Amino acid sequence: MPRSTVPPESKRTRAAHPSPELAPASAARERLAAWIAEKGLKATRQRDVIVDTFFSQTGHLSVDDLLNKVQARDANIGAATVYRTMKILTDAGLASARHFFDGQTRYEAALDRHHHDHLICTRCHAIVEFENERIEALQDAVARQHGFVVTRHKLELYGLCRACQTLQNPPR
Amino acid sequence: MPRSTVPPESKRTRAAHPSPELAPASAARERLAAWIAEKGLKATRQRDVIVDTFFSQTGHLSVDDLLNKVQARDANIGAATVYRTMKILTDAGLASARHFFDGQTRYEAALDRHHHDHLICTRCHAIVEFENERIEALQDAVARQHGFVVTRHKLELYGLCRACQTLQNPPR
DNA sequence: TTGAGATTGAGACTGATTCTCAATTTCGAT
DNA sequence: ATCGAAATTGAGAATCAGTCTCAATCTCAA
Repeated sequence: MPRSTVPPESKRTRAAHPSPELAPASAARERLAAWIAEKGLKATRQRDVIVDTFFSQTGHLSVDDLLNKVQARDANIGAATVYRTMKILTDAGLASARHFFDGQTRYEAALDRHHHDHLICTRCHAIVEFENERIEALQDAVARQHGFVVTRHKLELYGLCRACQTLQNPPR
Repeated sequence: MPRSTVPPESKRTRAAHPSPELAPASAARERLAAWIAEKGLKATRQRDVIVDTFFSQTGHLSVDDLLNKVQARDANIGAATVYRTMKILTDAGLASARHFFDGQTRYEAALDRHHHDHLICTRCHAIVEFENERIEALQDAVARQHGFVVTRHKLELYGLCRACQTLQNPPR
């Protein structure tokens, strides 16, 4: 069952030939340190654990998933701290929040990534990312026609991925 | 402050020259009656009030707004009934649920309406609808490239509407 | 008119997230 | 290294939209 555009092992592969997509977790940690200094925040052990855990994952991670992984490393870290830390990462531009099929916020690493949109399988919940500048251009044109200046957008395509098209179980 | 593509008075205007956009509320009531019969549901006074209230509005109505207007007509109708009724309208294809900037579900009348997407002003929350078949076609093409069969999509453009571009108050 | 079954309103409940607050930790100034 | 103001923490309470439960009520075909 496909779970993400980026297969797990690619994280290791990336070190070999520099990827334009995903900066290494260490870069994220540096950027966070700069942000923390700039904003008068403080570096804490908990934040380190959460940030390391987050950047060692790929794909779109729910807070709950992240919390589980974080607590596997340090059982004393609470949910509130994970929520708070992900908000800081988002403000710092290192993560971005997404809302797909369910009510949960999912985060993806955002450092040095292009804007992209998502294809979501309604059956297995695989999430595939894509970029299409012609769509973007048309969006801008439409907005201009209506006098809008667009600052962000959300484009999500829901359907069945290749694997799920042949299966008959009802989509969730 | 613009609130919707469809200005309030247009509802009356539509009767003169038949609009392809919005069927009259009476047609919706008939369709609902058919749906209720088909599904073995029952017609109730509460549902009539809610459906009449809903279809006498235009634009994108939150459950809370709708509840207020419903209770102005009958203070005894509870929130749960409004939630339940809007779900029925949605199942019957007479309303469709949308999720924009905040966590609230908003409903719009769906009877005989084309699919369309939305431009949303982040400052005044005006919602403008648009259709663009070239964007739709490109979406399908992208999905096909990734082996997906798309069943629905969500495209929302967020930014500042013409009126709000000249104002300096911070966007909400 | 009757009764099975649908519907209702109120309030309890849920799940995600935020808030509160006392205890703890950080870090620049000493 | 120590101090202390200010930030952070975890736990649990609070919030918020929405759903569920259940006893009382209503609908409608027979």
